[in-house]
Order: sequence, then C-alpha cells, then structure tokens
Amino acid sequence: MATIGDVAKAAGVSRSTVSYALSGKRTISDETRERIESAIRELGFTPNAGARALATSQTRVIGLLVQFFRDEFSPAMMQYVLPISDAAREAGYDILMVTEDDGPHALKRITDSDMVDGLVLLNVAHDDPRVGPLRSARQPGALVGLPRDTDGLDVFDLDFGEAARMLVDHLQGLGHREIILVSPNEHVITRGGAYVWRFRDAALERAARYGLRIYPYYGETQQPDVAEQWNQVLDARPTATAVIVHNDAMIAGLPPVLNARGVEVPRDLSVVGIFSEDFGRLFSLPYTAIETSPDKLGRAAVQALVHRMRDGEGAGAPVVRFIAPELTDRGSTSTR
Amino acid sequence: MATIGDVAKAAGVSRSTVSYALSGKRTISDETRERIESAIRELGFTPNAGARALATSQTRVIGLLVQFFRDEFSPAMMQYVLPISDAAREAGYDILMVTEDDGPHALKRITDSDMVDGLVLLNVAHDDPRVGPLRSARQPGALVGLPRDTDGLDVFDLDFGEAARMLVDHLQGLGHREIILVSPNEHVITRGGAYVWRFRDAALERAARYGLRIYPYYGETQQPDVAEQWNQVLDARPTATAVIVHNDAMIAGLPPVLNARGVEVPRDLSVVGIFSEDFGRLFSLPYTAIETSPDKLGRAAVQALVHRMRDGEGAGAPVVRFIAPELTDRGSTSTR
DNA sequence: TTGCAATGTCGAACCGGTTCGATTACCGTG
DNA sequence: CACGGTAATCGAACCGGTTCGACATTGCAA
Repeated sequence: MATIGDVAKAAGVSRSTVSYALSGKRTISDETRERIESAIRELGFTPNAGARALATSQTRVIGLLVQFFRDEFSPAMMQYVLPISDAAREAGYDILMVTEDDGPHALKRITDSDMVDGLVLLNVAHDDPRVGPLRSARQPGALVGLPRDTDGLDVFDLDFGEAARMLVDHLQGLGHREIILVSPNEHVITRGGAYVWRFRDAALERAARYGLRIYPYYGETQQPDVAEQWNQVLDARPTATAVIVHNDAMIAGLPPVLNARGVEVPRDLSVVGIFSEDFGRLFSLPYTAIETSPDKLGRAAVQALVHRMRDGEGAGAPVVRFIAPELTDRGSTSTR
Repeated sequence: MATIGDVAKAAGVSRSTVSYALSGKRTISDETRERIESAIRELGFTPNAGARALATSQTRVIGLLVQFFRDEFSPAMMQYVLPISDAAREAGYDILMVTEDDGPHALKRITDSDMVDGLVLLNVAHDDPRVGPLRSARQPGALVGLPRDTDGLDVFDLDFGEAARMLVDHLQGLGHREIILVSPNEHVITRGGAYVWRFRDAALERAARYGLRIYPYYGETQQPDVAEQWNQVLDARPTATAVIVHNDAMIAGLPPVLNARGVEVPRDLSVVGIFSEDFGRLFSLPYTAIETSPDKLGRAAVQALVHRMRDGEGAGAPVVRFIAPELTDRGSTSTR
C-alpha cells in the first residue's frame, strides 16, 4: 500500500505538505495541490487508520456495547443497532460492536487500549455493572436505558412512567374499571431492567388514584407458554374489560388466542400496548399503542455522544432525556 | 494513560525489555519480569491499539459487512451477527460492524485504511458488488451466501438444493402427489438472492422426476398480506395435500390461517419448512423442517477467516463449503 | 529602499508501540 | 586461562501519519 511518503515523492514535495493538502490546515498553492491530488489518485493512497489514530489520538470509531439477557427477544436489539450504526456513519464514525458477556471487562478493554473515541451502551439496567467502568474511562459515553445513578452521564430513555399514565388515562376516560396489566418476564426485572417497574408502578399508582381495579402479571416470553398464559389470565379475570400489554411476545401472541376464544376487539375487550412501530407492522398488530421509538433513542444517543466527543469538556452539562411517549390510536379500544 | 515508556521508567528498564516481557519473544529474568509486571499493575498500563497496529500491521479486528434488503426480516440477521461476534472474540478479534448501504464503498474504505485484518460478508448475493472489491483487498474474507463466481474465496452456505430434495423426497415417500411451494418474496430474487432459486429449482426438478404436481409461489413478507395470500393459495389449490414453505414471514403467519380455516395438521395438510431452530422456537412452529443453522454458518466463516489471517498464503486452497441440511421431524406430515 | 506581513513549503519531532543487532556478564569447557 | 556459547538487556530504527517552528519568496505600504 502506498504511504504518504510515496505520494510526497511522486508529487515532488515533502510529507508534511501532502498532509496539509489533505487536511487543509495550511494554505497550499493550487498547482502543488493538483500535483498531490493526481499522485494520490494514481497511487490509490488512503491514510493508514492506525498511524492516524496514533498521531491524532482519535480513532473515529464508536464502541457499541450490546447486552443480551435470557428471555429477551434478542433480534429486537437490531432495531436499536441499525439506527445507531447509520447515525454514526453519517457523523463520520464506524462502529465497533461488542457483544461479550462480560460487559465491564469488554468496556475496559476497548477504552484502555484506545480503540474507540466514545461509547454507546444499550439496554442499560438499573444497577448496570458497565456504568462504573464507563465513568472511569477517558472516553465519553451515552446510555440507552436508565441506570440508578445518572450523575455525569448522557442518558436516553422512553418516559415509561408517562407512557403508563397515558394508557391508564385513556382507558379510564372510556369508562373501564377493571384492567389486566401484563409486564415483561420476571427475569427481566430481577436482572434490573428498570423500565419494567417504572411502567408497572406508574400504571398501578394511576389506577389506584382513579379507584380502578388492576390485575398485574409478568408475562411469558415464548410460545407455547404465551398462549397458555393468556388463556389462564383471561379465564381468571372474566370481568376485566381491558388489557395493557408491555411485553412483545405476549402481544404478538394475543391475536390467535382472542380469535380462538371468539373475543372481538374492541367490542368484547379493549387492548392497548407499548411496542415499536416496526414490531407492530411486522406482526400486523392492530392495537392502539405507545411507540417505543428505538430509532429515535439510538439516534439521540449518537448525536449527544458525537457532540461530546467533538467538544470535550466544553460540551455542556450531561443530559438525562426522557423522550415523550406518543400514542397511536388504531381503534382497539371502545367505551364501556 | 500510561505508556510503555512510563512502565519502563518505573521498572528501571528499557522500553524494549518491557515489550519483550509482554510478548515473551525473548527471555527475561524472573526478577525483572516481576518488577515490570508490578509496574504495569500500578500504572494500569494497557498497550495502545493504534500504535500496536502501526508497528505490527495487525489490528485484531474483523470487519463485518451486513447488508439489508427491502422485504427481508432485518432482525433475523442478528442470528448470524451474534455467533460471528462470539466466535471472533474467542479467537481474540473484535468486530467492526458496517451497515452502510453502499457496501463496496464501505469495504474499500475499511480495507484501504487498514482498519481490519479480515472481512466477513453476510447475505451475499449472486452478483454481489462487494465481491470485486473484496478480491482486490489486501485482507482475506469469508462469505456467507453463494456468489456466482467463487474463485479464490472462502464461501459458506447451506446446501439449499439438497434441502429442497430432502423435503420433496420426504413428501413423495409419504404418498403426496400435489404440493404447494412458497418461496421468499420476489424482491429477494431480483436483487440476486441465489438461495431462492437454488431451493426452488431443485424442488421443481425433483418433483418433476417423480411426476408430482407442484405449485410454486413467491410469498409476501408482512402481515396482513401473508394471511391474505395463504387464503388465496389454499383456495386456488384445494387438491394439494402438502406445502413446502421457504419464507419466514409466510410460515410464521401460517398457524392462525389454518386454525381459522379449520385445517388440521397433519390430518388435512402436511406442512414442511426451512427455517432456523431459534426462529421456530420463538414462534412455536410445530412444523417438520430443515434447519438453516445461521450459527454454524457464522462460526464456520469466522474459523476459516481466522485461519487465513494467521497463516496467510500458507492457509491452503480456498474452500466452498455447503453445510449439510438437517431435517427435524416435528410430526407435521403424514401418509396420504 | 527598507520593513513587515502573508503565503507556501520543508525538516524535524512526536505519537506509542515492536524488533533487530549489539553489548555485557556469566557459565562451562578444553 | 583463553574461548565460545547463552542469557539478559539496551539502544536505535521503524511503522505512517500530524504538527510545530523555521525559512524563503513575494507583494505592499511607509
């Protein structure tokens, strides 16, 4: 491969002149610049990333730490990964994707060796072990998901509390008095997925305030358990007139169950959920729902990170941003 | 961050001695090694990746080129990405994941700048525009998916022809004479997904040899089109006694359709498919099927690539490996 | 006519590792 | 006691970029 020295020789100038022609940090005469450019074209020169990183202390790479848990639908993570990758590329960064089980260790490895200029942490748990190492890393980071202590961190998450209140309000306004609430699997809460109880607690509290009766459950994550659980729950709560579903597997598995039981939505039962638009389209879910907007979250995290990588300490105070839930009415609720 | 020079100073030795203590390429006295190691621990030294890459011309990073097409279920790609990432890490490599639309351009960018030691191309099409740039790259690559010209490349794919023959043979052996065949969406074939016609042609040819009647269709990729198409197809072919489904969306959407029509499997209809084990478990598909084994393919590609990166030209002749289809009998077929 | 600033280019140092050849000390051997 | 061999370490060069300070040339104003 051609080096900057080869280009310099071919153009009859010094290495530094080629560098300045490339970066534009000093003025170069038009004639010299043209000689350099044609030499670059002829030799097919592309700067060596390692050498550049060494000289500038910048890699133009973002580390993406993905974390998978048992009983989560792992392909769904792609909904976050793709927008993040796209947004990073638009800002001139590549993505080093790390899926190691030992997240803190992986984080330390890539930051200590200066492989990346910054980090995005996905699926952040309440007591996420990656947050400590992130704080002591040289590189800035942005989180998707809410940790217990957000001090000094840029954090992005959906406002799950507000989402729950919106759904309860919606059903209350229609006159529903008994509601079934299905949360993610219990495994998710034990490993510290705070969004589970942020949503659940807010729903329970709001329902209590209205004097509504609400029946909370933790849902299954796989067929055929999903269908079986739905039948059990619906049998156990024959007087409930609405369900709120915060669980991808449970809501994807709902239509055939209702179909088999002869339950018509919204005539016999009002159904609301919380899931991403893409997910809903894939499974053709005809339910009124809050969008989880993984694309917005991913892009926001990258933007904040890029800002912070560019401006360093001058990038201003850290931001904890809860993106506002949006309700899409697909007509799956009715008055009672 | 501490450099190797800081460590050397703290341990009272030269930089090269520290380097040799780290790599073990020359003998170092126990006493000196211990001084160096404790200096490393105290200073928290980790070698700088850029400097090391510059000195050794090795990045210990694998580029993963992911390609998404309209009308493919993109999260499904995660089934390939995860095993590849895991296998790479086990071999000591990190993954630079590139999802750029312009694949050839991205490939050229990361290879010319020496950001990676090797490449894995996912979802390779018959006339994949990335294969040319890959051939002229310095770094070796491994493909998942079969291109027209495999010369000089390590290629891994499922043996779709054999898979189709196994399924036709299976149905023929049970006495079926009229079979519906559902392929992936037509968009996939137009952009050059060779596995579509490799499977389809083999099935048609095998059926013709047995004198079976086979009705081929290209399937939809989203609800509610999927359900609608199933109803149309089943209405149009009332005498068919079996279906072969090579389309994730269509087979995931099949159970509710059959349920609604009162069709019982395998009493009224024999069903076979081709999909990954994970996919089948997620949707609880009770169908006899060929495994597409994305994990095996991904890991095989990484293994071959690692071998070639280590041994360079001495790694032997390129390999085109079709992994053997395995049929899992879930009891969704019966004699006719 | 001299002085000064702006323009364009060069050489050298530096980023943080690895590796080659040379050097020193010490050992056993003839 | 000189000699060769081995173990342990050092210094310098190198990988391929970037950047700082210096320098030569030119144009313009005083």
